[in-house]
Amino acid sequence: MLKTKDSYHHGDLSAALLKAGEAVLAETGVEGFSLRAVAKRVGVSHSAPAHHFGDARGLLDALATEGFRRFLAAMEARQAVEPSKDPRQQLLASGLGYLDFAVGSPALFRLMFAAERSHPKSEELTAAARASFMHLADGVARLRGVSPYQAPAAMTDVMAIWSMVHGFAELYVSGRLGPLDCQPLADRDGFLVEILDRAIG
Amino acid sequence: MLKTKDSYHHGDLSAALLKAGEAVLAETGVEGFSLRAVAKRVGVSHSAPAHHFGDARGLLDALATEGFRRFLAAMEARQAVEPSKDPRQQLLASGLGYLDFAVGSPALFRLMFAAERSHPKSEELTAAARASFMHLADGVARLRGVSPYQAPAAMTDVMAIWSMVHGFAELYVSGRLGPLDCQPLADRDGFLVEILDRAIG
DNA sequence: AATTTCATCTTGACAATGACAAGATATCAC
DNA sequence: GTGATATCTTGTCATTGTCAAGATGAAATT
Repeated sequence: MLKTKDSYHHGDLSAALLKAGEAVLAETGVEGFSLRAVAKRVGVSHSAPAHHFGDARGLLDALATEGFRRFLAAMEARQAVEPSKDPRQQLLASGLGYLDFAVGSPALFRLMFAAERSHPKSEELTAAARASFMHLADGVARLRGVSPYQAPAAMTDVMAIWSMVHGFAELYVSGRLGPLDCQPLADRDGFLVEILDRAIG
Repeated sequence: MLKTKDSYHHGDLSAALLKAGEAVLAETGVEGFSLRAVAKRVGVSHSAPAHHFGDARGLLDALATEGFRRFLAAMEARQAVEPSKDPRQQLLASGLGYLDFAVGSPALFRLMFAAERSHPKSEELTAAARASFMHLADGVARLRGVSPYQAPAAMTDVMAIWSMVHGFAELYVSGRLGPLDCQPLADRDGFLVEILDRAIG
């Protein structure tokens, strides 16, 4: 197995397409994304991707799905290196991981949150996205001592925190905060902690 | 002038294309947006739009530009009907206008903030976007009594508020808050005021 | 071991799209 | 009234997504 070249059967085309797809996405953005460009990059015929991902939406959904998994991993990674195990510090750390991912994979980040929750969405995508959000809800649950699903006040916390970190990530990634060349942003992480503190209340 | 039909020269094609373009955008989203579909809707040839907006990016930029103007108008409209002239209430009102626009024109809202601030951006687009942000900065200036451009603490306020309202609008519009079917969201405006209050600090 | 079966990948085709060039038509300047 | 210009159309080409049919190689069956 795992023939990577010169073989009629690629051996691991699915993974290769995902990797190439992410590269194309990062380089051209979702608007310049092309199935044929991905296929060409892997060195495979133009319609090979269809057998693995169906149509273009299928490959993008798969990318978004993997994105959500790495998204969750990024939050957990930040929490792992956070020395304090205090729920509040851990929650802030996961926010920093949120931002890490957005900054590290801006195009993928946009794709994930633009992936229309429309009709025939992938089941895996839904699950992966849900898992990411659950992680945030869990963090608030540990902080407040109640499940957000049973305490509206805690759910308000969840949404406030989520809105804050997501909004900042979106604006930061889209470069709209740049022209302000503002002083508080010199320390990006410190600034996020500052405003997340407000959101937590 | 203003011949709307049966004339070789449309008379007001530019405006008609913008109107149709917004309709197509709202119906199909930016990924399904097509210059030819816009032209067909107006009843002109497939390459008529090029003479007014250059390429597809030009029409989308024009739509985003007009979007930012209406965006600003939506914020001002909410402030106008806000009985209190207290700076804090006015700032909250502009946040509600922000959300009004996002909910009323979700596809346009996404387009505006996805419009890559990349290389050859339209001058008008930059100006319109900038005017929207300035309005927010002005609101904070009135509240704090200092220009955010001179007081880092006030700039932090601007970014915190902006991140909060933008994040909430994005998540709300993309429908990701829906599955939570959470209680606090029953009163959408009230909820936004609640979390914006936290952002202001 | 030979044959069948099946997943995998390729080739070829078609319609839709963005972009461009060249031409047609109406409005405007003089 | 005549030419100049802005506006719009037609025709064309390369690219793209999608589908259908065929080619290839691996695995399963006998």
